[in-house]
Amino acid sequence: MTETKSTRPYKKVLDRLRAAGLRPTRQRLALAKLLFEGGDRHVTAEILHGEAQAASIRVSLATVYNTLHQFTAADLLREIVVDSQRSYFDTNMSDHHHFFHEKTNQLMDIPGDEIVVAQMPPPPPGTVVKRVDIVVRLDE
Amino acid sequence: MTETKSTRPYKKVLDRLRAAGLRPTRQRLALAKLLFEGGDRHVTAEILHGEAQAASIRVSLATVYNTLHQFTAADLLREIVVDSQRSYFDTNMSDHHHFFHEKTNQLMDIPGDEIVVAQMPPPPPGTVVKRVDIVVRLDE
DNA sequence: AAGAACCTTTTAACGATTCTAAACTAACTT
DNA sequence: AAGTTAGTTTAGAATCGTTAAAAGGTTCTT
Repeated sequence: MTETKSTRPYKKVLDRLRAAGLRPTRQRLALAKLLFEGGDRHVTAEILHGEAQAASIRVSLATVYNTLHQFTAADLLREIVVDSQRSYFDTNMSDHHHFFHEKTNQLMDIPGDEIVVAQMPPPPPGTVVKRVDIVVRLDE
Repeated sequence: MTETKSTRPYKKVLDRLRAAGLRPTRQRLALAKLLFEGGDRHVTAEILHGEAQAASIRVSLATVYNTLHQFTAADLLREIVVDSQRSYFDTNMSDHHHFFHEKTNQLMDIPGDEIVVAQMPPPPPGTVVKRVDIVVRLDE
């Protein structure tokens, strides 16, 4: 049962990459493991790179950036815009929103069912709503 | 009536600066004029700097940045986070939200009364909601 | 008009991100 | 298994938006 985890530690993550059409390279596997086996996470490229180093995974920062973007394009991650100076990536792909504590740079998920948008204007002609992002900015 | 505009073109803007406790310098007056006399606007530092140049106002980019931040601190402007690589400033200080067209980098206001958030979770203990930002991302 | 406080400018620096070109590697072919 | 090829990674340089420091200029108060 947990056999899958111990005897084939990369199986799950490998399947995800294959399913996304991404070649399962050493570094993609390692980063995917860090990202997807720790529950819902919010990371910046710097943070993930730091974690990789800490885990003795040799990966360049450029590859971390590439990988985050490829994963995002493959719908394995979602980019969150809360800070105009830094990009955060979220492993939680379900419908949800965010609390953002500006002093501490902490991001927290708000489950989709805890925010209800009752009314919304139609998108301008010729456009389509891609996503609605709600950021509740916290203070104190 | 429109006399105010033609005979004392800086009167309105001057009063706003004074009210905010900002010295009405040449460049602040000029930038304020560009910002506040064109209806609701969304600008980046680059854009505003470009407009100033086009209007033959000699202002350095650093001053544009300083001014945008000072105006924001003085509640004459509001910073909007829609792009993790660029800061936008909004002259519309009323309660409202935004459409953001990612291909064209176009920002459009959504009046506050056109979006209704019916339900929202309480902020985590020890924090207070500073603002709720809703960005409707458009495509196509 | 003088002094003090404040503002603007230039230039250098910064952090985050992307680019480049070369080295590498996974996957396919034989 | 070796060779080929296309895709990937790398280090380092380059770029972008933004901020900082230092020097000089402006505005306000008197």
